[in-house]
Amino acid sequence: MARKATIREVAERAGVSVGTVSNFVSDKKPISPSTRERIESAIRDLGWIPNAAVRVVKGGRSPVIGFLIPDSSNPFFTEVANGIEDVAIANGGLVITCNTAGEAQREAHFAKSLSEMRVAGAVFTEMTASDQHVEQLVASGATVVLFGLSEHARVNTVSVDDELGGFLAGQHLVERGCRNIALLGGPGGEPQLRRREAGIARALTPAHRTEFRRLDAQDNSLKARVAAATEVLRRDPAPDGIICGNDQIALAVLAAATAQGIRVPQDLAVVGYDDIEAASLAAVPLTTVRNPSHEMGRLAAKMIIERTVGDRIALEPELVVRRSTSP
Amino acid sequence: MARKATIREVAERAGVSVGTVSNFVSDKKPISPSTRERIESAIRDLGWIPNAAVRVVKGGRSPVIGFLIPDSSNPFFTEVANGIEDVAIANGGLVITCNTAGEAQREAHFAKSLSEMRVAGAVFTEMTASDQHVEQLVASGATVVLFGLSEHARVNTVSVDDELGGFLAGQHLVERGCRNIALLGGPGGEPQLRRREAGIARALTPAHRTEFRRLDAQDNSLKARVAAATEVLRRDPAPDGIICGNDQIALAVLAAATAQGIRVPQDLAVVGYDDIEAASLAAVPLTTVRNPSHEMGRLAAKMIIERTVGDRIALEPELVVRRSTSP
DNA sequence: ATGAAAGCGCTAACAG
DNA sequence: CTGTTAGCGCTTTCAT
Repeated sequence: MARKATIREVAERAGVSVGTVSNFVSDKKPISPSTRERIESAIRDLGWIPNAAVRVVKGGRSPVIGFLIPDSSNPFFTEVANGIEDVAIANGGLVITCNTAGEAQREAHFAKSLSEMRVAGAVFTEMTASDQHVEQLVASGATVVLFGLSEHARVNTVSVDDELGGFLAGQHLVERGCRNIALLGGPGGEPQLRRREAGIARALTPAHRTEFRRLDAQDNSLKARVAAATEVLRRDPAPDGIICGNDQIALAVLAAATAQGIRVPQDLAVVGYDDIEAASLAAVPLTTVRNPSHEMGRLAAKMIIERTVGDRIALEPELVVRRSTSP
Repeated sequence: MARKATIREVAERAGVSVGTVSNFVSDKKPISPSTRERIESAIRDLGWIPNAAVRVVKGGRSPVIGFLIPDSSNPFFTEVANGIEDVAIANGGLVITCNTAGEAQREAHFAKSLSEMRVAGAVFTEMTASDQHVEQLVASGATVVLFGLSEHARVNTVSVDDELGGFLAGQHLVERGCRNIALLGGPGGEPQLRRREAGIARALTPAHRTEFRRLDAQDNSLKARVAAATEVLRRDPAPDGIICGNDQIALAVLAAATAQGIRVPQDLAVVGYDDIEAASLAAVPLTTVRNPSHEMGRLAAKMIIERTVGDRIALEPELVVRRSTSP
């Protein structure tokens, strides 16, 4: 493969002008059958692959959607990414999933690269959306969607009612008779955790004399989660119900409880969050608050394809009861 | 934000030529301090974001690595992607992870889009590497890496010895006294499964009079895996050892065994493959054959950054023994 | 150290 | 239906 073929070489070989070849590939103007054939074989002979960057230089957008997430090991984000990808592909596009891993430096790199690429759009999670970076993408001309809430007039949002999610989980545990409930969170996502905390608080009627406390894992590693779970289980008085920031944390609680000889659900009720596939496969299948992951991705991608501006979509979570809370 | 600023506007506002601004951003030629300051503030005032597509139109490559995988729900690929991303980011790049989901049409879309984008490189897995698409990326000028084996002179390969992996798993089960071993695979990845099968066969010395049979799940869903696991467990004679194509299949076997009242490891030994994080967290922690996921990703990305051609790297898997095979 | 100008590959507007 | 041509925004010589 010497040098790469260009549209001009294709045109010469087919004996037509570059404009005609361009019309052929874009399929916008009618082409006579004989011309069509000659162009087709010229392209085949030369192995011409159009250069998509030209469209972008000429003011178009790259058919790419950037998706910034805080933790690539969480399957919930993979499910959301699948939703984005399905819509992107249906519209000829691609998705760049960017794992910030909670590092500001990485987030900055992604924001810079995506904006310079002139991506069609970018999807941020609350944990990965610093004002500066969101603004940078907006300024580059990208359609921006935020999972969560925002005041920014040009940013679209897709949110799931976290207060309600917390309430559903809390109510469920109170009904099960739990009197000492803990919330086990993780790094980042503070606004989200606070909304859930408020929902839990609303469920804990004083009439039940229910205790409530919160603890956070240090980072998103399995080790940190197990450590935090172990700590919360050793509290005095011991919690009889734990609501987790996500299902992976809940899985770590299950492991820590087993290690300490605490039985789930007899001694301890555990509620996860998100409803990833592993939740139903766990040693003790997990009760969890389901977020509509795939749908969230689809909706965000749709907004980008349609170049929506400043729209707000609100969704509702759903409590899925499994064995981890049902004696 | 009216129209987006261009380098020309920046140059005018700074009172210099576009060439000087270009030299400033590329940092290749010396710029006098006063000029530098004026350019800096002009860029800030105008909010100029360079258009990365220009570099690509002028013959450069897009600083992007495409990664084609067959199943985004498998954390093994996420770990590999993390390895690719770490190296890509360190070199100013990004990764586009493309989930073919086993569909040829999606693979074709990704190959077309990535080649037209003029990505710096593409990483294929054996399951997602049709000759035609690999060739398309090579023809576009991308550096291609294949996880597996290839004859293609321009393609680099990173392989992990599957025959050895199969042998290690088989040997372990034979030593544990298993006499009726099953291999539970999945769709795609046939060459890989066959190499492992050969390794297992080598471990099954006739002296032990060991039976061996294979079955595949229909697709990558949890449901299909549990169905296949259930079927293999109902065979007569019942298997006393199962080696799985990946850890997620092994997790499904654990679930199916529990449902049928089969105890692991007392009645049945289970070996997974890859060593994803969930393997150690499982109800019964999984013995598994570890593949160096992160390292594989790193090496592939390194080849792309260095524009390596036709290199072959071979790695070795490692048996990790946990409770699913240790009574 | 800075400027001027020729393209990169293709699209789109206009002519014919 | 097809040809001609002026750019898109920036990089890159080649001068100065």
